[in-house]
Amino acid sequence: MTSAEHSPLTRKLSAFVALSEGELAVLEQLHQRRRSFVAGCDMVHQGQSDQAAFILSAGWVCSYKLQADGTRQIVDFQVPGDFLGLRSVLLRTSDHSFEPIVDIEAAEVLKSDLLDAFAQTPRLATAILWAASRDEAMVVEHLVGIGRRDADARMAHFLLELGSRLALVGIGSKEGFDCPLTQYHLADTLGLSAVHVNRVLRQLRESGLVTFRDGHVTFHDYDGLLDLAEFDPAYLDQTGPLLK
Amino acid sequence: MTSAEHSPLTRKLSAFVALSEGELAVLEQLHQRRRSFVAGCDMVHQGQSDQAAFILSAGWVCSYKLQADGTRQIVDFQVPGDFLGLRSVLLRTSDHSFEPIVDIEAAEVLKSDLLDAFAQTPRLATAILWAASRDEAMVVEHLVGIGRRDADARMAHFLLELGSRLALVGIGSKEGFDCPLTQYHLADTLGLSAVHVNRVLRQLRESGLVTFRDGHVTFHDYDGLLDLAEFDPAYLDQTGPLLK
DNA sequence: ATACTGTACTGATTTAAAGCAGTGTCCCGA
DNA sequence: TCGGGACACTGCTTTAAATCAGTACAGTAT
Repeated sequence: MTSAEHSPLTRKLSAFVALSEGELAVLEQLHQRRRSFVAGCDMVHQGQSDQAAFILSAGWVCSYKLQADGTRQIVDFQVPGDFLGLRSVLLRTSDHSFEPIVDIEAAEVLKSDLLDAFAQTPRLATAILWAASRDEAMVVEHLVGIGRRDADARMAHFLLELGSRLALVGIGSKEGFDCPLTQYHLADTLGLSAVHVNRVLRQLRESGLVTFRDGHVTFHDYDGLLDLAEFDPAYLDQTGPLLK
Repeated sequence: MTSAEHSPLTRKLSAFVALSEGELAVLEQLHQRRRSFVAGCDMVHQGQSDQAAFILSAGWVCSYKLQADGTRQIVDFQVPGDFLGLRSVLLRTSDHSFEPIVDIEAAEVLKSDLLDAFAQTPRLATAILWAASRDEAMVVEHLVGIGRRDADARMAHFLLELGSRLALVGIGSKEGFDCPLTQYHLADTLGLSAVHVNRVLRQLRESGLVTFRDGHVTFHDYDGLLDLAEFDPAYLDQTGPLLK
């Protein structure tokens, strides 16, 4: 079985721990309950409780919070290989909503499946918790970005981060990646207005750094972009000490 | 033993689960290794690894990230009863720094102590993970605030949240609370300049909502503030479904 | 007594981003 | 083939917050 035949999650985890045959088998087991969801229709709604978790195998999802005044803040994106709603299964009611950005394929993971898998293979549990911890680090980084970076740097950082995440599951590279997001998604993510997003994108394009167009992101000057965003390419793919 | 004699952490957890004598004993065990730290001197530094966790018993700590350009973003505060560095003990190197705001008292918790305690009393483990999950929800809320609220609402929300957290451990109320933070701390937290923080505080004071002065926060019009901040007092103290 | 440092505070000016009011262009469905 | 509707894009105006350049006032060290 080559790496390309594995699920994106397997591929991602394998980048950090060498998983045994047994562990791989348990991981494949978790992908039993296949589900599809259509774009734009919330999978989980703010305040809902007792939700299952999902492993996303194809498509993109965003998790967001809605405010009383109607504005929304996108907190995070899930791309293939990411867990979705892991926290709400382990601990409490969901405190945000999940919306598929395109039609998606996911595997439903029940609480019991997950706990069984964890009990059988502690190393797998560690790897999954490691991935969850990485996701949290991204939320924190996102917070720092919104609080302390200007619009250009925020956009650059976001596109670079997305590129790194996608590269990890084999659907992106330093050249660019396919991206189904609209400029409105970017606005809700970065805390900008859609109009300003458009201007920022134009500016990045005109300075020859990156192009966001027709559902595709193209990096023209990767190093220049790293520089503008003060993006540390290491922060996403460092191996946790417990996995060594 | 009355509630007042317990540690702030015990007090906080007791607000959500009724803990048995045995569980309380295990919890007190965790407070063995007492440590003190002086204000202003980092306890844990960005990038450091294999850190112990701490339970804060007196004083305030902030966790922050430093940027290359010297600006910093405070991600979260820890007040008495809060865990500090829980993630870094369970999973990986610390991705941010911890600075005591005043001289503090804390109990050091080694990884092994924590795992033993978890193994002995699963309900306690759940309660602690519940608290951790609540902290994460606050980081997300913080993200939403910075992205989508204006300076006044951000400040109001922050002060209300802090008030709720402190009320939970008995050192704050709807009247107000003692607060050792400077206006620079507020600036670094809310993603504003110190100058603007000052103006926002003046504005809130002049509209008769809240006063921040001489190390004390006084709520003059709690409901008015709730309204301005669109603060939902429920979001911090809802009991997780697993604890029912 | 004097200077120094940290914190709080202020007015004037500039700048980044929002808001407003549109246009252009696909694509899809009647 | 003729609308709609989504999305991308633009110029102009306004506003929120940053920045600059200070003052005021404690507490403490010299």
